[in-house]
Amino acid sequence: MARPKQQNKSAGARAVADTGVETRRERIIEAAAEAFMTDGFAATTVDRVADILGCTKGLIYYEFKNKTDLFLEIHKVAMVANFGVVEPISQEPISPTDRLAKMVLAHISAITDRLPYQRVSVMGIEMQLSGATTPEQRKVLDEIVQMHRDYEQVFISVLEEGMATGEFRSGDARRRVKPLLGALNWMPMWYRPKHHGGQAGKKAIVEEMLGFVLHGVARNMA
Amino acid sequence: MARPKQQNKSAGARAVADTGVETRRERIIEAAAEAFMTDGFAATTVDRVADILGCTKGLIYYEFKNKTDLFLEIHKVAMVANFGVVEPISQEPISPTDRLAKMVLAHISAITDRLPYQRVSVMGIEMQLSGATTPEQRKVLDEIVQMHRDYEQVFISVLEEGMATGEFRSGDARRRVKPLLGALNWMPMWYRPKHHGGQAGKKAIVEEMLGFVLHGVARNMA
DNA sequence: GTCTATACTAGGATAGAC
DNA sequence: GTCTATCCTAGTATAGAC
Repeated sequence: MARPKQQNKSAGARAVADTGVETRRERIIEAAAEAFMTDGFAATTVDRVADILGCTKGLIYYEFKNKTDLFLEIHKVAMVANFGVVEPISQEPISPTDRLAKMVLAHISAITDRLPYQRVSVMGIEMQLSGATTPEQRKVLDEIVQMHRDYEQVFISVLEEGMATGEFRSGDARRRVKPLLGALNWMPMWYRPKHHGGQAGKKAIVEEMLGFVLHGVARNMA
Repeated sequence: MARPKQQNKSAGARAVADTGVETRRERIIEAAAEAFMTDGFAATTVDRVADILGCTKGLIYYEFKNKTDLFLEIHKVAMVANFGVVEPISQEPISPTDRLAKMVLAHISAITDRLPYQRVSVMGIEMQLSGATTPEQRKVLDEIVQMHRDYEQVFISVLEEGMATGEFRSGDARRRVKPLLGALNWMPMWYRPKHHGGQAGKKAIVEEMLGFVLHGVARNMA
């Protein structure tokens, strides 16, 4: 159980798994994501997070001021990870259709790679915190909400461009992005790697999902 | 802190049953849906539900054995309502495309008509109850899960039929139904009547959503 | 730096008044 | 049938041992 104790002072909200080296802080976040995923914010006890991690809650309170801060951190990590992989793709000099396809695949990968985080992220923040936030936390919350907006905007831009080039059928991109992201974001609610045939099953699922959204935005057929 | 104890008999026109007459039990359910919608299961206090209703929690415990039973009841009401409007449509002797379109519109109406219920329904049950259920409650829970499966099956059947007639592009209906229902079920997460331009805005939204899912299942274009 | 022990409080549930 | 008063558990957070 004893591990080297490298501090990650910046803490920011970097993707946890990217470096193979996990700080203690990151391991706490990971355990918490696991717990929040199954029980939601209010029903998750700090004791339970400590259990998953194999320590006592004293340690968690040593690293995080309180449960809310821990919860917010997870949301941040999830959004930063998604944005980090999808946004660069949105800049690539390829057709809107190809770009959207790559973005969708990246988004799906982000979901399946880090299911606990994504499930927590999808559950909704405000709903769970129910106003019991300090001004400080409120600020972080607003930041996260803004990240969600930015993320949506990336997709809206591609939709608009595709409508302009005529690849996508015309319409209201701000409205159309909702069912599009809905189709994708719903995935953490039902996808269970074990129950969906592992790697092979996943491939078939991704194919159906991609096909659905690409047709969903495509031009009218005859 | 004294809690106001006036009766609130109007409670909005969203009656639980279609009778227009609300029993006390129904009014409790409605108030609870409102509360659970914003705060989730664990963070909602029975006191809060009582506040919304304008009574004390004694009354709620007089009608319901506990908070969990009340929560389960809401899920049941939501699913029964959806199934009740959508399933009959799935039997109509019209083309799969037309049928799916009608079902989608009915589903969207069910969502917007009873937003609180639907949001609660969408939040996920197991997640929120986190295993703290009696055998009795477990039975009700299983019933609700089964209703969800049945509901999904209704859509799968139409998809399969449409694939058979060649109206929809071929594929795996059990997989394709996921992004389809995702596009729809995501709606309670973002739709706020006030922020989306009332009746006119709603019409435009419904149009985009319907277009998206119908194209999503449609045949390949050239 | 991590754990143990504990204070403090919110809130589910109930008994009994009216 | 509805409310008031209260019990009691669960769980956040902290102080202090090691």
